[in-house]
Amino acid sequence: MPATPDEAAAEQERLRPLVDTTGPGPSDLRTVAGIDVAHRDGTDDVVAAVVVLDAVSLRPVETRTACGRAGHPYEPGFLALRELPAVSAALEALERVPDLIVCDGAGVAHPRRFGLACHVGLLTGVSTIGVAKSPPMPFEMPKPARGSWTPQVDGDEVVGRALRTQHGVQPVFVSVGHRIGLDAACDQVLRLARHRLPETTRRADRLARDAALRL
DNA sequence: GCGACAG
DNA sequence: ATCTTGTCGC
Repeated sequence: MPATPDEAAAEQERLRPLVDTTGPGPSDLRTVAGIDVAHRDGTDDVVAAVVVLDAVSLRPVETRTACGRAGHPYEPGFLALRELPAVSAALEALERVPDLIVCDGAGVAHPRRFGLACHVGLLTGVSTIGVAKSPPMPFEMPKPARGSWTPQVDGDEVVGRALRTQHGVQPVFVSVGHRIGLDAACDQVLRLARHRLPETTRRADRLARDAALRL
């Protein structure tokens, strides 16, 4: 287990070839999970929340939380260092493995093409998508219509999209985590988005937030 | 050298 | 991540 950015970078480089960034995603999509992490006031504690939704009704069918220690201050490119231990603990507590997981943060739109969503994908074997609220890199603004998007380019690679989930609202930044292609990933995000952010992340965010207050 | 940089 | 009122829109 990596404990420092240097070790984490080596881990990311080692695991990145194992990521599968193709395909239509789950063949039989019944449940979709959202993951988010909250931090407790002045402490070094992090609380991870997982909410599993019915893929059709978007009703919650199971929720879990787990806490952990952040260990290091946040450094760009190393979000997993702080959040992954609590996140994997929460995932392991699930009774049933979801068909798709939407992570709060980046997938392959990452300096070493291995953001948190990729990590969670390899750890679980489940299809994962990364949805970030702020741009991992410079981007061109998509047209205002819901569903419009622009590619996110890093060097000569397309690593994700700035995607409009609501008309005229600030786009979200979608990248592939594991076992799904970018087209299918954006379709899923749009399907889940009744507001700017997918229901999965909204629910997980709320749960992590009040778990952080009462724990 | 300085700023930028998922949360 | 987090500190925070009112305002606009569906």
